[in-house]
Amino acid sequence: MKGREFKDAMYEGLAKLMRAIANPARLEIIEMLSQGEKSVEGVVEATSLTVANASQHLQVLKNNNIVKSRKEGHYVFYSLINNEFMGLYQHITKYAVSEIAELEKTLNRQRDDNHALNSVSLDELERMINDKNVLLMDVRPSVEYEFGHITGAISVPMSDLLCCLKDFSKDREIIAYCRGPFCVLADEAVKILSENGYKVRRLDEGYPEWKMRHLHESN
Amino acid sequence: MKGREFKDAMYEGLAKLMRAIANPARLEIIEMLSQGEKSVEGVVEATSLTVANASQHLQVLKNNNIVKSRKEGHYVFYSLINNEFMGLYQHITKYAVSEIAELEKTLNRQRDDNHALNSVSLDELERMINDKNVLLMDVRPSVEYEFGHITGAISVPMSDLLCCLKDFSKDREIIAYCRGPFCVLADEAVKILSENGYKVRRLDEGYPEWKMRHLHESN
DNA sequence: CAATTATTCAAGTGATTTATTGAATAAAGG
DNA sequence: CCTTTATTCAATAAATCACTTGAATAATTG
Repeated sequence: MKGREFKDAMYEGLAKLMRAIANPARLEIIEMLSQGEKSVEGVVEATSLTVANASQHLQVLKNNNIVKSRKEGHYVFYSLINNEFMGLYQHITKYAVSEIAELEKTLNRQRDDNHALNSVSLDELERMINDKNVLLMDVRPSVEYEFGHITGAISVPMSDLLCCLKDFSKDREIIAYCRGPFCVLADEAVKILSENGYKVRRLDEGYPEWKMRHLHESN
Repeated sequence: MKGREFKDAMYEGLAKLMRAIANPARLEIIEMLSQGEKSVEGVVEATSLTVANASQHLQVLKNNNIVKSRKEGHYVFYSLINNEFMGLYQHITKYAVSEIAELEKTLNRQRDDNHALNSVSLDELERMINDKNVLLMDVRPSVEYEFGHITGAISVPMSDLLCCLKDFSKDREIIAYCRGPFCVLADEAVKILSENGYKVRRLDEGYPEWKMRHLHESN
């Protein structure tokens, strides 16, 4: 193989992988699957995609070795192929949020609207983890909590939040977290809780970021 | 801004960045610019692009905050906007080479053809760096060497290699490096040198990877 | 075994991306 | 000031991508 042919093959292969990621619907699917496996139906519920369209996107991801699938009864469950990819995806989002001014601005406006601008970083969380005056709250759907959650967190899905309000003390600071920086669940939780007089902040990132960091630390 | 709108804005912004990278010509340009700034003409010489086409690709990269430009006389010099992006690009290439089977295969076949399969990693290089029996050889064009090179390397551009052969000792092991894992210069150097009876291996990666690692270590 | 359900397939259309071509700028030199 | 040179702009055609629609599979249930 000549030098030019080799280069063309390598850059085309790399571009193919990038093309698989270069689509908003697929990025959202990737984020969904970072929380754990989901059926096509599960993906559809959480997005604004039609079934056929979601299936097509999932197949693109599968053909590019980003997700894998497993069949069970009627359902086909999709999940991210490995943690290496999750690390890459998180690097991409982190870069985008900190270096692309427009994205940073959109993110901050969203958090501002929900009184969630004063967020907590993972570093800070690690330092607070043994503080008994802090309550760590996972506001994702309970299936996702059950699939994996930050050590010490309690599960309070958004659907239960309003009716459970009285269970929490107003003296204890609440840290809410969800799927990651692009997920709005924690923002909504912060809005509701702070409007009801609770001391609350959101975690900058989400469960997948915590998980990746934990993987690295235990090596 | 509603939750759905916010998500759409974030994922669309992320996808836009990914689209800018999801093209073989632009990936090659990014790799070129990792070696230092280049004019449009400079980019054209190193690729198979026409001038107008290269200019268009450079503008896509510029509009996505990946490269910046500076004007000097007739020329417009382009360079990567910061080291953050270089880190991301290297994460992408590293992931692709180790997780995408087809790319790994193409890379290994290329190295096999050039007797360069037995390559040296950056880790190994660090350990050998003080060994007087090892000669570290930068085979990129001399402009790129002058812009920055691995400490202790000598510059032997491919154009000079054949006529300089007699200057090197056959007892001393040679480590050749170039722009990175996708660059064929070091492979070609290994082929020539080993056919002439030298002990030679190539570095797995290239100058940009060494530079990124060095940045991190000095922090 | 027929009906139901989750998913995939296939075809078609509109939108986006890419490379090419030739003309237009803009800076430098004679 | 005219010519040369490097780069950019604008218009086009070909290729690819994304979403929709409706039908086809394949596993499960009554």
